[in-house]
Amino acid sequence: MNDAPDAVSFGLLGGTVSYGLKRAYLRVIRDLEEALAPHGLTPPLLAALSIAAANPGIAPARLAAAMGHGRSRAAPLLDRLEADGLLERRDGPDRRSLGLHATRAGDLLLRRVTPVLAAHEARMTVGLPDGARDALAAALGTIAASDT
Amino acid sequence: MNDAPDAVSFGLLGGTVSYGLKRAYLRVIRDLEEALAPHGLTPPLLAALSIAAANPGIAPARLAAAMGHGRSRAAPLLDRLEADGLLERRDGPDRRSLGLHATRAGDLLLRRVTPVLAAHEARMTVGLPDGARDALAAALGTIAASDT
DNA sequence: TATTGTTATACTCTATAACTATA
DNA sequence: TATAGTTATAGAGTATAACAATA
Repeated sequence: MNDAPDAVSFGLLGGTVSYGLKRAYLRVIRDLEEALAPHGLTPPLLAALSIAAANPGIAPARLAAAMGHGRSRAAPLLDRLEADGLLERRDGPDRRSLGLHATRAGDLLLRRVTPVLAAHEARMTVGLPDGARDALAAALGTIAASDT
Repeated sequence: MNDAPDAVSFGLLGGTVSYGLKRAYLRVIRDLEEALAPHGLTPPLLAALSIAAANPGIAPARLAAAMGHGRSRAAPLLDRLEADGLLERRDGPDRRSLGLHATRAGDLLLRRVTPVLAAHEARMTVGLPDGARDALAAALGTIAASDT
């Protein structure tokens, strides 16, 4: 139990949820980027497509809010997904509102990506003791949801 | 138990550690940015200063690696910390190497920021059941540490 | 007047590659 | 040749503000 020649201390930040989150996030986002790249997706594009597919007719502003962003973040993501034929902006309830819908190609891509995502998830949680994965997901959900 | 007019589903991503991490990270980084701004710090600057202070004489490359980055990420952070008088680049063991040292002002700032960070940490974990905070920190550490 | 979607803009974070000095 | 630090450059993510159309 001493294979590092010289362990680095994180000082103030050691053992905090805050900095642990940052380092875990960095690791996860890189792995996911790599896993998705062959499918022409990035993590935010997948998130937008996944939410749109699960909530047919959702408005851009609501999709952005679900992702934790402001309205203006949606446009470039939707532009890209629409250009790739994965999603459509259709008319919404208002003449000023839009309703988003995954296309057939979008649904197929999501199905194709499902095992990729599952493998990624397994890779990220492989070191966790039994039951810790679910507890972790729950704790993360609590933190994210407390976003006033 | 039904106060949201229409809950948004995350589809594929719902319940995953991967996406939970992303949303929790967004919430935490925003809160921390806000909390640190009055002290002239950003989260990465605090991380670099905290690590440098806890590991006197550490080399820039090792500091960057501890933060999960490549060598080139260190320079701009160190430039800024040095310009603010919080950190010094001194000579290292080699003529090509440097040793980083927090200045007195850097140490004082860290001390001043300690309660700010503790309050931030408390804010982020207030919704978690007893014992979940430590389990969360441990799980995050496991994920981050498995970074090959 | 408020809301929806968009555009413009800027700033931070991050990565890759190339350069210099030293080993 | 390899390593340490830096610089240059580019790209992605995010935020704010302002705009046009509609309500």
